[in-house]
Amino acid sequence: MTEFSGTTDPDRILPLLWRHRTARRATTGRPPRLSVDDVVAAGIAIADGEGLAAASMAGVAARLGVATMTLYTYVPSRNELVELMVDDVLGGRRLPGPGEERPGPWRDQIQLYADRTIAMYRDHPWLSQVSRVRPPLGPGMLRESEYVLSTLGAVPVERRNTAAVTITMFVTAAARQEGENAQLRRASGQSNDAWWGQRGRLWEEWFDVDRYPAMTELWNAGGFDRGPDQQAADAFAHGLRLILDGIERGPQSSETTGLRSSPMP
Amino acid sequence: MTEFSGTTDPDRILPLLWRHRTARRATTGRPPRLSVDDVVAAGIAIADGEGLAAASMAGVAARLGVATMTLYTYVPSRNELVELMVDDVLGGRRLPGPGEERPGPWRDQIQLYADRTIAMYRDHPWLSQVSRVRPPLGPGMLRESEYVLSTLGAVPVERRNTAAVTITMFVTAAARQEGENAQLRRASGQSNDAWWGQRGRLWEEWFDVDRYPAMTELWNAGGFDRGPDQQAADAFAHGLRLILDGIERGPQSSETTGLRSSPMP
DNA sequence: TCCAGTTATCGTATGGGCTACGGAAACTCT
DNA sequence: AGAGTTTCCGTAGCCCATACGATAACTGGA
Repeated sequence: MTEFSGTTDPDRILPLLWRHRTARRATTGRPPRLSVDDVVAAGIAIADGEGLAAASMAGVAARLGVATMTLYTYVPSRNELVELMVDDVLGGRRLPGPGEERPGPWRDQIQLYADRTIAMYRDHPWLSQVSRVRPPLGPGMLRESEYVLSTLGAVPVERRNTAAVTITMFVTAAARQEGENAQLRRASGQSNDAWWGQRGRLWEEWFDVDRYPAMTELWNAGGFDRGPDQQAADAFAHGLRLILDGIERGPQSSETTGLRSSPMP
Repeated sequence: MTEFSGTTDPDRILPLLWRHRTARRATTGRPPRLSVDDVVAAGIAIADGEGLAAASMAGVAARLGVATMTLYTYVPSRNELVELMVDDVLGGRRLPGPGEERPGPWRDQIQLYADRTIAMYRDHPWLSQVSRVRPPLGPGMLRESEYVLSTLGAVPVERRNTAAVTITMFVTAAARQEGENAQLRRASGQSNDAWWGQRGRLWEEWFDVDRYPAMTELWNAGGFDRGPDQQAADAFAHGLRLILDGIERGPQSSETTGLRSSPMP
């Protein structure tokens, strides 16, 4: 299930996200053994390998060879640690910034964003366990916003943000699913298809054909022959194309027909 | 963050989901004080009011006036309890089954699905904390699949499942966001807009205009004047319309142009 | 040299979570 | 009444985050 970073104090987390030295760099006092980056990197490494739950304060401290409570010198709480991990990984996509080389066509630029985002969730499946509303407002997160918006320069400015949010929402949803899949695959040692296969009894024992005619029809037509992973991949490619088509096309003259429903062809 | 129901034994959870009496109803032995439905209902009530974390085994037991360990007579573990809660709530949308009355136009039928799903996540925000890949294969879940598929009878059967999964993916993503919002609003006692407002210092202190030209341009054009909640609502309405338009239109003759990227109008 | 000031380190304790285990309680049937 | 069966639940073990306070390690100045 998903962890919710509880309330985090902006005055504490923002300087951390941007790695702002706490005013004057301390020249006095006992010198630190670690840095915030060390802690964040250790957290990511553990979460990547053993899951987010294993990246407990005790777990991270053990990997760094310090006592648990030592971490609280670097990070106010585990919530903040996770936020820092997330922003770090978001930035790890290295989406091209202004002036950096990128594909020419805007659709290819979006595809780059989608590909890297899905790869990110596949490499760091624990991301799916962290909510992304009220996200960490760090450099990694802002880089994403900037990149997606920068691909949409041809969209009229009054529609641009809606387009960006729509794309982000859809891509993120697909990527999170991919991450959840990777997560479950690893945690259960069982592929998605194996999981469904194990539940084959369902159809024989509890599935009532009369109660589910549409599913039955599709089943008989072979509509479920492609496994759930391929179905999800198909749906993502299809949906993204429809959204990009619609954005490219712009508002139709028959815009109001969206309210009246017409019979399908 | 999101909880992941770990591995659950299908031979245990499937009969529970479908409320299958364990073979002959026991006529001997000490009579039970509760039923599975009691436990599930108590879990949902607590999660609705105080969040999923509060629906711990101890919490649920306390509400029912029994000892913690008593619950394990009814439910194999907390994972299974959460799965049962989810399927129950999924079914609570009461999406029309075969033969039951429903709106005529297929787009209105989809809209009904979307509206009820978003309402469900708003009423039960903890749903957002439970992964929905490898979902509980109970009556609530199957009712959703059946309904969505049944609205798409006019789509050729070989494209029907892709369309259904695309719609479900998009609607679910939006609904989950809504749920996460409700969750955070309640947990932090702070609206989304207040949260962003509290982080206004970000823009003054760390936001570098040269590094984020596209965001800056949009900001100056008033593109962020609508708050994040409205932006999300706009994006959902817009995205769903584009997807339904695309499904209704079917594959275009110029289908391959989707591969070549054209400059935007 | 030594001490005050400052910062980092970390041991202990509290309070929460899930659940394995095994014994006690409550019922039916013989 | 006793055997069999099922439910109930107290205890204990092991995990988690983190508040608190003591101690260690360093700098700069007397």
